[in-house]
Amino acid sequence: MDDEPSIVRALRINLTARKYEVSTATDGASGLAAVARDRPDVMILDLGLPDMDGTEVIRGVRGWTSTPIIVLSVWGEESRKVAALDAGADDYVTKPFGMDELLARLRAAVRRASSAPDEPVVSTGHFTVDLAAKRVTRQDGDDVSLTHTEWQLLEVLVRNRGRLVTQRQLLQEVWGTAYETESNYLRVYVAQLRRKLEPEPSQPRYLLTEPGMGYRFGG
Amino acid sequence: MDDEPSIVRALRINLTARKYEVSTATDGASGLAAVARDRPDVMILDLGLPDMDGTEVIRGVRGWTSTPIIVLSVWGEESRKVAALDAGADDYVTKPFGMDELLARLRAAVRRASSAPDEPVVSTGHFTVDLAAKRVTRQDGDDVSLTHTEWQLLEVLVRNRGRLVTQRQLLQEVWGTAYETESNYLRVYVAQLRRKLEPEPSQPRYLLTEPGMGYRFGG
DNA sequence: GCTGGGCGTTAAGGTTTTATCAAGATCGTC
DNA sequence: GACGATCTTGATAAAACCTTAACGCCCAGC
Repeated sequence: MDDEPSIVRALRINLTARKYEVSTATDGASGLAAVARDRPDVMILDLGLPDMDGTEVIRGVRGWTSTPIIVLSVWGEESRKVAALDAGADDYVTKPFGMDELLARLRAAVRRASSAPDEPVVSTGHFTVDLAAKRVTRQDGDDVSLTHTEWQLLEVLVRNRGRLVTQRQLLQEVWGTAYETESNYLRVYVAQLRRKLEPEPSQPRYLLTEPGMGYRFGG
Repeated sequence: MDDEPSIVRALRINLTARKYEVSTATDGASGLAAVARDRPDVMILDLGLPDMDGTEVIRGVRGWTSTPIIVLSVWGEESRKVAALDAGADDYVTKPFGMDELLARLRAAVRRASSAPDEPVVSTGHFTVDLAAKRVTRQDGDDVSLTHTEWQLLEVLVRNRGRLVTQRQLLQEVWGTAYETESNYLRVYVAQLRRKLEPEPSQPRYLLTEPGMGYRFGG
């Protein structure tokens, strides 16, 4: 999906030559329709669309599928790239780009998506999180009871184990788009999770803060 | 592409002897046409063209491809070199130059362009940068914790690995357009990164200074 | 040998971000 | 409608960070 005909054409030619099936669109609305209709393995999205903001498109797609999304942006659009990644994009390529680079990222995206049988149980030295059963057990045997909100927050962090998750991303996933800036919620709930899970809540071992960026589940 | 016949001839002879396919031009317009026609792996561009400014040529090429561009300039044309790099050139060589140096930079440019940046993980001998997880691990196993600003700066440099990134570009990406001239910030933050990443911060191996130009992530 | 510019280094001030606590509002259930 | 649990909100203290300025170094040019 791209609003520049020349790029769309070049991509179509290159990808078709490599035996990809390609369908294209030149604005957000028809792009969303095409994704719903064709169920592609990957989506390539230019952030400069004529009719709507790129992040809106991403959210539209993420509402019902985890199809990998690769974003195209021009040099210097750092904040828009970050917004796109926050909204759920998987990777980005800066224009102008070499076809080789795009193809490499495309392959990587497909590979990641097809080999993602996420592990339903995650263990640390002090507790075990069972994502399927929605259950947390401390290593001494006690079950930890979490509220709905606490669980949702923990689940997002655990599913991204080792990865930094931005505040915006967490707020969006747990509280919804409207709460993107309410970082107070995060502090309160991260503190509650720490009190329930960490051996020493004041010196977190698993629920780590990355100041200015977000949180990370490590261990 | 060069307006001095003797240099063009010397380059052609040397490069052809080393099994490169060479096509030449002596002004900007025909140079652009040649790039479009021949799709070279690398472009060598002299900044002193008769018909148009070198940066115009760079922008013309960058509009549709990321083919590496190596700039030739005479000594003392600092500002023009910077402008060329800002416009999207990959590297520069100052005239008069040794053929060995040019060949080395040429090989480096080709290698960079063809090595697909498949994985969002970049490793050096001393540390590993995981761009997706926003995580830096030292080879001895310790995680390095970076602040938001430090991380952004490192990310830009790593994504342009081996390539010279101008001060202006860095400032623009990390601090925004309004800070284009605050090169003080760069010194402070590059120093901090070196202290955290380099085995010997006072003799950088990876975060390299290009005096008057910018910085380069090598290794 | 002096001077000036660019770079590296350091430390302190002020600001922003985070942790913690507690009280009020809301929700679901009985 | 009452109760308990949960969620929201606000206040305050603590920590981390960004910015700024000063100083020393090195190199090039005079």
